[in-house]
Amino acid sequence: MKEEVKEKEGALLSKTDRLRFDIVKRSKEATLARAGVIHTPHGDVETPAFIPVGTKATVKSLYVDMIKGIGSEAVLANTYHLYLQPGQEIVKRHGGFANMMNWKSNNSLLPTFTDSGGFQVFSLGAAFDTGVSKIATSESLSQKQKEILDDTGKKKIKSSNNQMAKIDDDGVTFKSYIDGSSHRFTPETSVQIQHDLGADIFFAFDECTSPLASKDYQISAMNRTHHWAKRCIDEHERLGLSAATGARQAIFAVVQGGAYEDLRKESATVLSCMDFDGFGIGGSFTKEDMHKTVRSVTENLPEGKPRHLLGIGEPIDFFIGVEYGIDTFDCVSPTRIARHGNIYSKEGRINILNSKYKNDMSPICDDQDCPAHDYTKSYLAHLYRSEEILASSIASAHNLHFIIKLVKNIRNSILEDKFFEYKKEFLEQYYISK
RNA sequence: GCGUCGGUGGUAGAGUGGUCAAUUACAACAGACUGUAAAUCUGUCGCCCUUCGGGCUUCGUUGGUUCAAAUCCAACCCGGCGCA
Repeated sequence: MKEEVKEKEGALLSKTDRLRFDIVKRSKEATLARAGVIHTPHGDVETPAFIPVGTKATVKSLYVDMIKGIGSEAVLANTYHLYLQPGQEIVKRHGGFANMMNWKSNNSLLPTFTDSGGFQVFSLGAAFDTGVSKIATSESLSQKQKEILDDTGKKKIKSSNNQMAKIDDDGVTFKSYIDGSSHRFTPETSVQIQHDLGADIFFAFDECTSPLASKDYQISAMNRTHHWAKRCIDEHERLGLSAATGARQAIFAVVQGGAYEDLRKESATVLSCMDFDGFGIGGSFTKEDMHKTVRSVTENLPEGKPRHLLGIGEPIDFFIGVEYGIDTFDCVSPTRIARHGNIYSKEGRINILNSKYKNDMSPICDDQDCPAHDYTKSYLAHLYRSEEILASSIASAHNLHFIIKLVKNIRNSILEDKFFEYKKEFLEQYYISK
């Protein structure tokens, strides 16, 4: 079955071929939406696709057999975390992190991504101790903005004393979240590490900014990200093939610019002129800003290269993203909320720890293909209450399966020209029926 | 039977005259979580009133001392231990 698909869509890439992206179908309904295939040295990713996050070369709490059950081809790991532990040398000796974590199907390695550590510039830096995250509500943001005004009503440059990342034009100095020791990333070191990690696709080192930052700051951070992008490309070229896998890796830029459409457009345009294989869209913004931000980026990116929306999302986000031309997504949400007792359902997200599920004998998931199909909600509630590890495993597998399948369904809806029909059907049930 | 120690909110367990509706932990009940410092964090947790706040009833039972008692005294009930 898989072989047929590959034959239909073109021969496998050789290890040293450049990443190829084929658009299989453009939506007749949403002008920017498309279905495609990313061909990597380790297999294909049919897009739109959701890429599970395995930050430390493990998809948290999933046990080995479940990896097959969730229906994903690719996985995304993190440079900063694997650099700190176990260190890129050890990953390299495993032949890359895919091999290390045994991310395989039918004994052959599957496609992999690595993030550059750029998000940690934000999460350990500007966002540290502020309560600001990847997605903020506009109310919480205006509240935060008030908090950082000084007595004269002027905006203070927010900088927490115990921030764990400090930025300068050349790079970022991090404190290890493990032992507090100091480490430095530059665009060059990020690329070097990512070559040792050996992902098929990796991201340029960028600065993810806080939505609380002023426009002036967003401009300077964006320009810094652009300079770093060029340095990443140069270092990638200098290094050649991956030291871990011997394969040619693809490098994706990361578009920044905060919530400003003009900056986003500029960032997309500038980065499009560099020789990247694809593009990520980064940043932290409100849900309302996401539509226009994504759109102002994708409209200014080359059509024939894949676009990845970093760190997104929730069910509604996939419809927005795909409608505006996103091909791949990654997000920690399915696994994180799973560990915290929440599971996705067609009728919305549910908290399995709510007392009503103690006696709920219905299956966690009515989809026969889902690894959670054969367990009752009552059982899962019991596993959580008794703090059994299996609780997280079942819930994570379910959430990933749910999200991966949702994005696959969106792909199919494009192929069948039923994107808006599916969007309406899904979202009405998900948000209204609750 | 005698002696001794003890009985506190769902549980364990602080508190030994006023700042106590009672520390804390657990349980319980909710909420949050979006390129993972996250198997984490937050809130509620005697009853009633719409909130600030106010009212009411609680620390084995009953009675007492005191302006004031979970806290002191007495009797009783119950439990652990020791001796008969």
